[in-house]
Amino acid sequence: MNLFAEFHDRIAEILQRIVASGRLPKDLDLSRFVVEPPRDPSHGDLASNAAMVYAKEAKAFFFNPRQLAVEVAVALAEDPDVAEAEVAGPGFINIRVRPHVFTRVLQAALDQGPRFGKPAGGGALKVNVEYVSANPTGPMHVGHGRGAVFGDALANLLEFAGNCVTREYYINDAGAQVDVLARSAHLRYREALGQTIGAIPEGLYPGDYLKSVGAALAEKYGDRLAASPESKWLEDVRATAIDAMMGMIQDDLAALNIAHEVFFSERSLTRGPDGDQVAAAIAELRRRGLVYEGRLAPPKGQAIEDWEDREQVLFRSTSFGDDVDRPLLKSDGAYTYFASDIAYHKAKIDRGYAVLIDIWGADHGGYVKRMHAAVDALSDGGVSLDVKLCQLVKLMRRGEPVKMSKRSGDFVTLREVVDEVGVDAVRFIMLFRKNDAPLEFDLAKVIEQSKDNPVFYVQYAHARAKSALRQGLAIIPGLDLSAGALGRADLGLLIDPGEQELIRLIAQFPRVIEAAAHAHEPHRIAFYLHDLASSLHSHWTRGKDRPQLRFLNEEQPDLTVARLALVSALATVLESGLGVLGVGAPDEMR
RNA sequence: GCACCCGUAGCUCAGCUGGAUAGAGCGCUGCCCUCCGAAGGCAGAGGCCAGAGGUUCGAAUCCUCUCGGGUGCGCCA
Repeated sequence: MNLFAEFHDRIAEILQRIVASGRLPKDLDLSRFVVEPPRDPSHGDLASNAAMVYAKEAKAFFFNPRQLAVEVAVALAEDPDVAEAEVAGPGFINIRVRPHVFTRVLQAALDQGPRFGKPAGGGALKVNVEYVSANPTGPMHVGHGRGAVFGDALANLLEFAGNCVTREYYINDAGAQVDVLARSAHLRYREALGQTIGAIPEGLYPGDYLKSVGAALAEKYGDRLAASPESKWLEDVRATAIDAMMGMIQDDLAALNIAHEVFFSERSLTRGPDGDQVAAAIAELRRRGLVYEGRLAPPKGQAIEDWEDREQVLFRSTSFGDDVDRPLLKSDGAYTYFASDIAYHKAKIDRGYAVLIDIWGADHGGYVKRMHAAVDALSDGGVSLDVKLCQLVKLMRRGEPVKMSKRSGDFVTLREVVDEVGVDAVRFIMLFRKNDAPLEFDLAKVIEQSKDNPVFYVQYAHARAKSALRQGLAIIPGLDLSAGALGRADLGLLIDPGEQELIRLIAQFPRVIEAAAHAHEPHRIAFYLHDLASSLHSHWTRGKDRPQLRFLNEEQPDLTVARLALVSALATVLESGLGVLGVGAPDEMR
């Protein structure tokens, strides 16, 4: 149950009655106001800006927003859940609820367990989240890892929020880069056959990871491909190399607990069973009058050596907010990458998704507008596209930057980082930051077991909660910790301010989920969990000085059971939240 | 030259689709355990929310401009 959503509905009803009485305009958009926890607890449990939001519409009937607020507050006061509703400042409606309301929240958390926080009704959308999509030409680096973790957590979040989510990876297996990969692999193949290859030529991939591909090729083909011209072996070598790279990438993703449901091959767009889908996509745009032959002005302020002013096939993306129209064919007649991407997004649209989410590196920011244009054009605006850009990751060790020279081929791979600090640390730290803010990742700090390390801090809160439950079982004979039993506890005994604060935070969980899912911002979950952990640690420590506040009290079994009900709900929320982030919730730290 | 992202405490960053007195961690100052709830907690100092206009009941948040940083800028992916 979402307390804030419930009160939003109730206030909307009250406003509706005022509309019915003719003192507010009929077409009032009742989604515009919010019900939120006030920053200052002295303002009550919930606060709404409803009266101020509709101030303009109410002008003809009410002297000022406060007057409208008073009318709403008076109506709210009739609600059996409301202890007090008052108007403050320019027209805030501050609500204090009766104690049984928070008891109900706690009971809901206990009853619903892992389902607590999920939005109640429908609204399920078919969503496609495309993330990672690293070129299959080598191991993933830390930057890829951020996109991978972000996309995966976002997919989890949207799924938790009740949507039908597909996790997808677009394999760039059709461009020039995979041909370079094939040539690099062929070199390693000759090396495996015992030939001297010398230094890896400029422009080929130098990494050692291709040696095993070379060996596999030697195993499979013997020396049959060694002397033949490239045209004879390219296709086979490329296919083998791509398979090997994708295998490696999937292993690395598995180490991060990431598994995509769909791997979509770019190559399949032109060579699949459905014929040339890129041509079909271009034809579709042409049918809508959005493709034409024309000339593009050269970009200003940047001299292009071999600029050739010529007619080309262009997509009229400027009709959808892009800066210039974009070419669909290269000078050699092949499709541009953008053309393929249009076809790919068309394929996603055709599969019936209502929402498409692409996770890209920040260096692809210049590409966003044209992709929006393409999706708008192909779906007549019916499908929404959200492109989330992930900023760079700065790898540090004890405050010193870790050198990541790509030239020598010895750059730090994602896998090395995961192996060094663990999945939980990598995932949490990467999510403990907005996706479009640069991230400093300190290898030393994230394995530190202290409050300075947010991963540990949150996991420790969960472990502490679990520990209290274990202790309860040890101390109190016959204690029943099932959700049913805890739900029957006398939760009205939880009157300490520290306990009240914890319950309030639990009540906010559904709201945080909803807002994070709506904004496509999983980091909000991470920050919420940090807040929740902080409150728990704080309350726990108060029990140090004041034993009567401890969760366990052998003298007062009823109180103990009530407090353990709270602890159990806390553990559930921590576990759910961490689960959305894909981070483990250990029962004990070691 | 243009587009996009960013600019909040000494540092790293939050700030909930415009809300009430701008928050957290680190660092700094001072406190709380001679194992039983310190892998933690409490308190203090620290701010022209880059700057200037505008929109309105109300702006760190929205709009415009300026400054500063990042990323890109036909046929690369």
